Amino acid sequence: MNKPKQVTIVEVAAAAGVSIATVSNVLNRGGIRSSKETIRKVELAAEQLGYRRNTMAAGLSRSKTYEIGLILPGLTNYYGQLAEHLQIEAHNAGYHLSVFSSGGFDPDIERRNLEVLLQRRVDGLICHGLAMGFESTRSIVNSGTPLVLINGWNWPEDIALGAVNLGFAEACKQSTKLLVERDCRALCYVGSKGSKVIDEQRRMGFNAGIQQYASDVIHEIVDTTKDLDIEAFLTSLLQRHVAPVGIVAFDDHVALRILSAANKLRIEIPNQLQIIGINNDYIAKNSYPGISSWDIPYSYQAQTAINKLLHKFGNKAESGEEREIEVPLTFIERESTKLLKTE
Amino acid sequence: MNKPKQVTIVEVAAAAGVSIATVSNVLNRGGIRSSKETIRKVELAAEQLGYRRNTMAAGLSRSKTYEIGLILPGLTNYYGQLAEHLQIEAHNAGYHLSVFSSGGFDPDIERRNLEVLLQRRVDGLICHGLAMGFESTRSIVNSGTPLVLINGWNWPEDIALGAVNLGFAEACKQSTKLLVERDCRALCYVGSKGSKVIDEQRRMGFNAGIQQYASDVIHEIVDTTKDLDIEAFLTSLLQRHVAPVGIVAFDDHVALRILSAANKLRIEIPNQLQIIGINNDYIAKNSYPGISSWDIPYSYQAQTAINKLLHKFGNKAESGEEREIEVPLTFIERESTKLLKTE
DNA sequence: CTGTTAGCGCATTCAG
DNA sequence: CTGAATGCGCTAACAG
Repeated sequence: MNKPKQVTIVEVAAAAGVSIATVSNVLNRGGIRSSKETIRKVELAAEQLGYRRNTMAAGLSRSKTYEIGLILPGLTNYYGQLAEHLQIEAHNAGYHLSVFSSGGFDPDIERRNLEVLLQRRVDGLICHGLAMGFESTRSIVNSGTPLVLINGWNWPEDIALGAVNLGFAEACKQSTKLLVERDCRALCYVGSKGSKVIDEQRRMGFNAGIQQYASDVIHEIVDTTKDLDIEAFLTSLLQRHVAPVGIVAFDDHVALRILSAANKLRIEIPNQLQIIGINNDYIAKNSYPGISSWDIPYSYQAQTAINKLLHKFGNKAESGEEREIEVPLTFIERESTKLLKTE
Repeated sequence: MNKPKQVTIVEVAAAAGVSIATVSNVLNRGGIRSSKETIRKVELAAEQLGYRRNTMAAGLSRSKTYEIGLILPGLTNYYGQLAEHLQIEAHNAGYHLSVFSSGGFDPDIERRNLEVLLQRRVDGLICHGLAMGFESTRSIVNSGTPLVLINGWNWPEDIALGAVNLGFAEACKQSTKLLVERDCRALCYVGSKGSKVIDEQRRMGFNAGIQQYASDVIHEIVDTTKDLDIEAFLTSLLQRHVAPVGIVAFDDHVALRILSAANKLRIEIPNQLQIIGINNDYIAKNSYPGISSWDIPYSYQAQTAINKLLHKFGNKAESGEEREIEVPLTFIERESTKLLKTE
């Protein structure tokens, strides 16, 4: 009763009164054309018998799977969205995408996922920098499987050339500029070191912004990873500096926590405190007040990644294409920052 | 340079000076034991040559893939979390999970995903009720592939027996009870019809709760799908009823929107308005005030689903096990409802 | 156009 | 305990 011995092309061939080669031909529209009559017969037989092509056999035979593997650090929020868009783009390109999560940064799970995908002989791999250790990546590259890194900043060239990265640094840099323009007298970056490179990028951008646009403004950096007491922090922040104080939050989640604490403390937003988040989550739009945030061009990033992979499939010469690509974010202003009158 | 002709057991066999059968034996610890010496030789050779078993060939040969396919309506929030937990449980059971999203309720994408998975000859399928049409489901069942439905309430028995469902109805029912106990004089369910069956379950539970615990309390039902003006709604709600009014929100996202509107309108929570969400998201915990919500036992639900699938693999007789299983949620109380003094 | 044939890489009898 | 042989389902030349 289990697995009713799936029907194969042999049976379809028999039913249609043709050879298996013919069945194979008509069923995947290969270069070879068949007579209308034959096509009809085969398709009919296949339909009636409920034929379903066995991917393993096909893949084995032509050593090409039309499968792309995706390894992400998780599947929530940004990652989940990205996965959805990548799936769509992969599909448009005639491939399908198998999504795997490394459940945080667990190196064991990471290796296992990778092994599974490689043993499957996927045509290509898309991995999020955060989900991969250097060793794993080297092993992919050595295996000869084309790889596109997402958000893998500054990876050693010998193990991975180029990546599709979000412009977090630039966004944070611009955030400082925006906050200063909105009269902030002190600036603070509230990060999340647990997110490693991601946090690093934001921090870098923040510092760069300070240097370029606010060298005379007081600034500081704190981290939420070790259960920062946000209320105490905000209180102190406002005591120590002249309002309004501007905060660049690690993401909209962190921004929400800050916002909530501020609401609780009756801190006025944006008069006393201004906040900019990143991701432009559901949260940013639906909190009160709304949180100004940087929107991520999921679709564009996904497209870019898939295209880059496709490009590698064609194994063209290693042109300049192999460099890192930066995908810019878009600022969406809401009530958590003081809207400029001009414009 | 692409695909450096992956090494096969033939080469490993040659390098180790044994036959391919022996290599196969030692490499997957089959029932047959080999001499220590042979094992050593083979493992060494495999290691040095960088051998990686070809899943397709293995699967083809034994018609068993150790792969489970997962089809979800999306990958954000609840779905993403669920996927992660399912992946872990699948792994613990010796399988791996390939995750696919149907991108909402698009029947085309749904069929395609299904087809891909079936053609892959996955050993089993886990599908979210929302992601599947009846026809697709029937086609799975007919294919003989074991299927476990998640959150598939009241499916026709002939196409899918049993499912692992979250107890949304009961949670909503209890919500009404809780709100009444906390002195609410009027109750309202703010739903989201766009989520179809999910919303239906909640609505049912709400109505059941009203009937059983609050038959004398004024109540109403509204829907956010068609861009409900939440501020206007809240204003009207509080004008029409005696405070405090209790709201059962579709989920924490909807709850956040209501909360934000309330904050904006300076409505006092929980004195004038009480809110209960569902999902116990990040939002619920980090908003101000915190939102009372129902926590989802992801891990338990995932375990249950995988176990049920495993059970089907053993194709035991269709025991009573085939009935629907309900997974209960847990209430987490926060400031959006009035904490009872007792307890 | 259509049929024949030879693998793809591996697991699995069944003899030695 | 090990090896030679057979087949999984399909594709890809190559003949007819």
